[in-house]
Amino acid sequence: MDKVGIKEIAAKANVSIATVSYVLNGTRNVRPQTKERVLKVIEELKYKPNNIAKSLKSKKTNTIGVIAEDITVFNVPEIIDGINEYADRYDLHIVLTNLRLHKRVGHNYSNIGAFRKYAENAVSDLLAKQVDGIIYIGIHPRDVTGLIDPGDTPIVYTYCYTKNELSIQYNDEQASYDAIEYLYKKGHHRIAVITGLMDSIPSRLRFNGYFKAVTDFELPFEPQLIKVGNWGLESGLKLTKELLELADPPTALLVMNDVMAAGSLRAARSMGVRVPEDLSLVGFDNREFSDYLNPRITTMNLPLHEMGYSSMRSLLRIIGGDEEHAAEQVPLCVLIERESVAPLVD
Amino acid sequence: MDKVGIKEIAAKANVSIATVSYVLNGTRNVRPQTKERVLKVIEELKYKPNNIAKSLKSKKTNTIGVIAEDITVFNVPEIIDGINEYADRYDLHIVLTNLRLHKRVGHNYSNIGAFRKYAENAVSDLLAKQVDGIIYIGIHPRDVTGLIDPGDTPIVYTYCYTKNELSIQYNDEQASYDAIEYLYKKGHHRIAVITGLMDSIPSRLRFNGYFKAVTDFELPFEPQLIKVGNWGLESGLKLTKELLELADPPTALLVMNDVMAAGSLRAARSMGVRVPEDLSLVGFDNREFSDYLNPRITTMNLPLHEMGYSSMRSLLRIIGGDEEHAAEQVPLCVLIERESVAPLVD
DNA sequence: CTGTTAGCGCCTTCAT
DNA sequence: ATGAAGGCGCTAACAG
Repeated sequence: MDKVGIKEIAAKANVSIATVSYVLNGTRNVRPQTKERVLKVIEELKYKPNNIAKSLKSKKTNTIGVIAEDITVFNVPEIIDGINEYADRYDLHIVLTNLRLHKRVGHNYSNIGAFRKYAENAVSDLLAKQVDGIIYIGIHPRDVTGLIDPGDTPIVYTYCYTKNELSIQYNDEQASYDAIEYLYKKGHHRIAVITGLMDSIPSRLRFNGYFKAVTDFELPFEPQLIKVGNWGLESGLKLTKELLELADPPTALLVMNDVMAAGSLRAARSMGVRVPEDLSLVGFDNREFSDYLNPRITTMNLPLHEMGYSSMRSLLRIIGGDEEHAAEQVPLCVLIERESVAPLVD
Repeated sequence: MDKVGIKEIAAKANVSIATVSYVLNGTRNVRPQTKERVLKVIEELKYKPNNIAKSLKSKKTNTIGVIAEDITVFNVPEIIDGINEYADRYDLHIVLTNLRLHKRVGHNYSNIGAFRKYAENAVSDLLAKQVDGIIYIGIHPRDVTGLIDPGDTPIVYTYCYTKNELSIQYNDEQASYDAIEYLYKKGHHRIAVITGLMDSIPSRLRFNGYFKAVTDFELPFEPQLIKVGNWGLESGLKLTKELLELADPPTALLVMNDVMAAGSLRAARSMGVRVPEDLSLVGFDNREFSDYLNPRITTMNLPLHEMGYSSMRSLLRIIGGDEEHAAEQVPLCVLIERESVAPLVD
């Protein structure tokens, strides 16, 4: 089966290749008769267009390059899904590059130098493929300024920060503020918090929100109720135990990710502390499994899908020359109420 | 900044465009002197190659189209990661299409007609982009024969079955056989099983494995120890309760996915049955959260990464004309031992 | 309404 | 060791 191009169909339909092109793209009026004839031949010869050739001419590929730091990290697939929804709607295609950071550099991804080569290669490949724009998806909200140079190609970052280009992020500070407010309205005053590593932006932002809420609601500020974790389950377990062993333990606990929250649950159980009866617990991330734990935990949802979708919208605006309106309002987190919080009665 | 192509660099370096092409591709000997001169100009002008043009000529894009039924379903990202590892190694690119099945047709994905249009569009787009081959990643191991027609383009399916083309799958039957054998060797004889929906291929295969093991190890076959679930947590919970309410409850339980196993844990706890002391539990899938549950559950790992990697290897073999060796040995599942199984002592 | 034609950026055969 | 030149499949002026 030889390749059939518009030339072949032109010959068989007794028209010029131009006409074929025009009926294919509806880019000029063609006599219905001719048009039909051409269409019939296209059908018969099972013509398949070649977008490569088309792109070469038109200088537009209608494809967006997506660089994901690691597609196996929980936040990434949903962000890509949001990108896809936009892409589907506007008939764009996605070229995906997976940096595979986790498997390649482990948890050392804060050290930008360690994977700059990978990132630079990804960008070169994408540029060579003439993508119309690039979206960079981080696996941890940190500053990634200077990692790559996309040249003239528009780029939008998400789930990470950058000083020079647009980055789409959710509002961490607001989110933890909301969580504390929620707990406060349930009657809790002595609210403990387990943060992530404090060299991370979201940890600081979330702590800011916590502190702001504590101030606004005039809650007691007790440093021993503040624990710094490392995002891992074991640290959630250990720190929750410490909290529970306090002479005057907190009645509620905000844990800055669901994995540590799973550790909190384990700690509580091992000490005979019931959740939520004796301790209210709020997690962060709304990981799928937070609904599988026992009790099902109340947690802060991340607007991942929306971040992907917004990134695309912003990128397309930039590509369209509308830089002004590219910056979207930041996607918001909303609390998912489940079973791990009870009102404080006493 | 105008586009600089090999023409521009040829001019500035006082050579022909042919020479530039040759130094770029190392496809012919060039005098070191000339070569260096050209390279210098390339550097100066920040030349960026255009793979679109290259592909048009060479008829090879070095890119593989990946169609994922839904990237947000747990098995997909890891499979893609495997694909990426291979792609990185052999300098291939990936264009990703996400059918978004879950969000678009819900759990109705067994009804192939419901999303044929999406799938066909995906294939057309990929073919238009001149991909060298296609990998189709299912979200549930079922037969998708006839869903799409990739024409002459090589295709490999994974995490689903097809009658006409190659599909890479793990060995379900072996996996559940192994799980039962493991339990048997721990001293268990009365082993219950909660299957998934029985209209699904893996459920049947896994049941076969169970039954084969029961036969091989001469275990009692008691129909009341067999429960048919629907993959959801609630069904695991309900059926485990039924099992535990039996006059003579099983001492061990194989649950065919981790989500239902989370339900089993909940059921056990609500009835005061301890896992693993009173009931040993083995899950399936090795979902990340299976390590977060309490107790951490022993579960059967799926070789997802390997499936992705193998799919690529097979596809590339087919592309290379080596159809014979395309079919890989099937990837194996291995049991991850954690805390939910105890030896039976009595 | 339709045809002719000049490229898009690069590879590659054929000369030199 | 290097150049000249003809496409790859398609689009879009420019002419009828």
